[in-house]
Amino acid sequence: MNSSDEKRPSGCPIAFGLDVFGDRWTLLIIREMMFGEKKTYGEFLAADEAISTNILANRLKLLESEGIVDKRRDPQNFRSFLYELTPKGYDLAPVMLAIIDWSGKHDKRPDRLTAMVERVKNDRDGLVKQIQQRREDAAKRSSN
Amino acid sequence: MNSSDEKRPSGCPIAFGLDVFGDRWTLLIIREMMFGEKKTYGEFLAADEAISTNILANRLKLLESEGIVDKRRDPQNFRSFLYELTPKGYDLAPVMLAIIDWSGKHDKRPDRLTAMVERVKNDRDGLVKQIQQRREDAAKRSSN
DNA sequence: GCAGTCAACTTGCGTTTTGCAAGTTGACCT
DNA sequence: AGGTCAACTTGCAAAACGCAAGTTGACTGC
Repeated sequence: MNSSDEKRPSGCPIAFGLDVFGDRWTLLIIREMMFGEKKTYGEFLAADEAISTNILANRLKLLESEGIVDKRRDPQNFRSFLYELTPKGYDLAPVMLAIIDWSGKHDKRPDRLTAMVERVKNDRDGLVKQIQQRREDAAKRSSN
Repeated sequence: MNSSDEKRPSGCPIAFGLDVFGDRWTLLIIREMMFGEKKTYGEFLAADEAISTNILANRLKLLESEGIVDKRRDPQNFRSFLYELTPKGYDLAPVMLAIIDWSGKHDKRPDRLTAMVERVKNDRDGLVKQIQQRREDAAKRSSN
């Protein structure tokens, strides 16, 4: 799938976004890359929520075809691949932060002050700057 | 489903949010209420993207059980119901705006400057204030 | 240079979710 | 009382998902 194979040709920007990342897993994979600094297929598989391997492969392929994720060989370990966000992928940071804010406010289960919520509360600017920096690094990478 | 029937007990705020609205339709229904001022089942059905009736009924039920949507009889037309966002629902506005921003930036198809993208670009503050006002109205409604 | 391991997938298959169409229920209207 | 309208509900075929097992290509050690 890419943007020209539209599932919903409505022209609405919400629908456009949902066509790309409106499912249960895509944003969790992006989370691993954006906040968790995870980069390999195996690391994504090992993440907390236990995505199944065929779904992971499918989503990574879609994200790559959308230009949200970049895949390359790991120079240090040539049998492994590195998946990294492109600038377009890092541009999803505000969406991620908004979701974290909403969940931090409305998750009423006990003991749910997670590290991520805390970090956004205590040092949002630092986090945003860090992501901004990585976005620039990604931009340089792709211009080489 | 509600928050205590967790699909993914990871404690991650992204996963928490996705458990609530991480599918193809939920945020589109919320969009109708937040920006389109649509309130009835029939109006949601008639929206651009043509959600099917069983999915719509299911999602409205879930949103109600999550406390994101409030359902009541239409005082003017007693055979109809009004679905309206609760304050918790209006708190999703930053998520919606972030998605609109991202799509406005990255939807490369021609002729895709939609009304919503334009409005957010040209009068974001006015839009935010309007939603804030409606959120307060909703808060008053529920305290009665 | 062959045997084993590791990382990244792919395939098969049963279960769940979705999507379309048609049917039901409860107001309201005449 | 007969018809319409709004809001669902039900049935069933198609698609997506989730688990487990198998395959492929790169490195590693003997």
